[in-house]
Amino acid sequence: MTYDVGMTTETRTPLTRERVIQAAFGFADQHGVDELSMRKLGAELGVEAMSLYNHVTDKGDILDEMIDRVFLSMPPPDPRLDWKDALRQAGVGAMDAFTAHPWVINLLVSRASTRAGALAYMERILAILTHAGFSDADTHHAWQLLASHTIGYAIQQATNPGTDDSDPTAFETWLSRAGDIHPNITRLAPLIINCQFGREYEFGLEVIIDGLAGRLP
Amino acid sequence: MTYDVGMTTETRTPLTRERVIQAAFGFADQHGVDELSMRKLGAELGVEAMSLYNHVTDKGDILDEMIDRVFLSMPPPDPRLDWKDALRQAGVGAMDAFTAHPWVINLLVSRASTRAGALAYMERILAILTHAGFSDADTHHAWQLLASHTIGYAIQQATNPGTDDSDPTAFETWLSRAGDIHPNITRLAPLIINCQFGREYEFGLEVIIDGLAGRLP
DNA sequence: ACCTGAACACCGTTCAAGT
DNA sequence: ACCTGAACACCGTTCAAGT
Repeated sequence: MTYDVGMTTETRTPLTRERVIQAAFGFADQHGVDELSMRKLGAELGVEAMSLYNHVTDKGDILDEMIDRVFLSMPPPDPRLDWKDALRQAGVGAMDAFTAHPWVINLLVSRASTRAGALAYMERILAILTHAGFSDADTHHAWQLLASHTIGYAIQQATNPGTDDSDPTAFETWLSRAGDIHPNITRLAPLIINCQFGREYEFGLEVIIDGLAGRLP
Repeated sequence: MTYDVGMTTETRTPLTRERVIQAAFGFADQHGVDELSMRKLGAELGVEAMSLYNHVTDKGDILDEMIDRVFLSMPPPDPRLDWKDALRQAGVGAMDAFTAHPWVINLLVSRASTRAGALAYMERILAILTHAGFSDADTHHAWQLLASHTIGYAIQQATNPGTDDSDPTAFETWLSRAGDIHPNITRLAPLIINCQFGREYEFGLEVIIDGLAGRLP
């Protein structure tokens, strides 16, 4: 413990766009996006809500920037990999980012992202497919299929009745409702609840990659 | 035109749960869920917002009921079909319902549905797969895969830059941002914009069904 | 240039009061 | 039993005022 470490001028660290976005990102990681408000975000930064508007045009601006940073956090696949492994790496990287920041799913549904990160991710996948030899039409089909699969799993994971730790009885009430009339749900309930979405995602990815390979000239 | 047709007592039709839910459903179809508020819904029904609470426990109660009615609107597949055609029919039926009521996607992301309709849909798919001869584990894998695919496409469709008719310049601004750095996006832009999601969904469904067929004992 | 207080037009929900 | 008005604790955002 030295004298100056804790006593720097951090109480008047100037407010910047960067600090606003990072605070919002951290807040969402901790409490979810639904809880994020301009007033709370201001409080987090020791400032009134209205000050934020000096560094950010909108709440929407903040949200769009948050989405983009999740995409930017996805590592680009190793260029030496063949197309199948490149798709696996890119896909798993995307799922990992969605799992680490589940609130981004909420945002993606209501606001299409056209910022740098989302576009770079899309370009990356299109390049892999085109380079593998797919036609333009099949490259587009494959992109849509891979994107749907990835975002679909992220949603399934986020809404699984076993995932909600805030309500540990959620599963029981779910099963009691379901089981009375639905024998297949009852029988498969253990699998549904203990679903390892990471593995499920990879299972589906293999099915898709196999199906795509069959369309290669 | 008869005397009484327009002059019935509809101005004091009693408020019921059914009328509240139906008004909410219609409002969302017209303006989207984000616009739906208890106050506006009350106004729609010629009543104060607080009256709604006599027939409905919550806004969440209304939203959950709305989700469920979308699931209930999906026709059960013809039991005489083989498992592949049954999955096709169930899948397309789900996509059609999501396309007709795009707001339901927003709701599904934030609230898992455990009401009758959603459970019945799930049971239906599990029954098809089990009856086809899949193991319990593969039945579960296949359900997750099909559900992810369907909901993923619904989101892709809802957020496609060409889909937003409220802003016809959305596509141009999207392309101008994207095209500067991303050659593959630029080249494929026409395909992306004019994407026929119905056909894309079916393309992916075939890939998945083929992949699943290979795992049948 | 940046921050603030007060204000505007909204939310969902509670509760005592009316009929 | 059902509906209402006023109120509470919130929103995002604008704008004139402060420094």
